Amino acid sequence: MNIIHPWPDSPEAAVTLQQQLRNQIRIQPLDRPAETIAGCDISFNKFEETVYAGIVVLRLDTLETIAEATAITTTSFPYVPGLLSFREIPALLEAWAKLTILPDVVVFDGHGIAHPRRLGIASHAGLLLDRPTLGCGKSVLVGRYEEPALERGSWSPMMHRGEVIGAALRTKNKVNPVYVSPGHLIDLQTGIDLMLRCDGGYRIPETTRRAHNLVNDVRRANL
DNA sequence: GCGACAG
DNA sequence: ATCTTGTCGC
Repeated sequence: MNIIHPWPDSPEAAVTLQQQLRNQIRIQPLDRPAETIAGCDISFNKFEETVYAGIVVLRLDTLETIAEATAITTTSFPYVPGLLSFREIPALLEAWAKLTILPDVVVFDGHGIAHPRRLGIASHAGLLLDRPTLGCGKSVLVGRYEEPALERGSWSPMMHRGEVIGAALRTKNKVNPVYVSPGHLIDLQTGIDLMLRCDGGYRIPETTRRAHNLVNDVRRANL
C-alpha cells in the first residue's frame, strides 16, 4: 500500500499528519533477505534555501557502490525537532526518482519509530516509498537506554513510554554508539544486523558515510 | 514551570 | 546541518 498525501505547510499541520500516518507503519521481518542497501543524506548552507540530496546504493556482500543519484532543490520548511522529514524528504524523493536500481533497504540519517509520535524520517519515507526503511541517527531524539558494552556489536534497547523503539548500537570499539530504529517494513534485529554489516571501520555505517560525502561533493561543486 | 530537542 | 586547527587520548 503506497501512501500518498498532500504536503503540510505548517508545523501544526505536519504534526496532525504524523498522528494519522503512524497507524500505517508496519514493523516486521523483511519479506526476503536484503542484497542491496541504500544510504541517503542532504547537505545545505546554514541560512540558504538550496538543498543537495543524494542516495548511494551498495551491495551488502562487498559494500561496493553500484548506483548513485542526486538532486538539487529548495526547501522552505524549517528544521523543527520531530518534523525533520518534512524538510528533507521532498529533496530525497527527487533523487530517488533518478535511481536506476531499486535497493532492498533504505537507511536514513535520523530515526524511524524512535520518535515522539513514532514517525521519524525513516518511517515517513518508508510509507511514501513503500519500501523497507531504517533509521540510523548520531544522537537521540527521544528515549532512554543503558550504555551498551564497549565492544563493537553490543547494543542496548532504547525505551520510550514503555516501548522498545530502537537500539543504541556500538559500531566500533570504545566509540559512542549510533541509534538504530526500524522505519517501516523491517524489524529492529534485522536493522541492527544490517548496520553491522555496513562496517567500513568507522562509527558511521558506510551507507550514511557515502551519501554524506556525495552530497557534500555536489554542494561544493555548485559554489 | 523547566529542560530536552534527529539534521 | 555548517563554519574550521589544533589537540587530547588510545
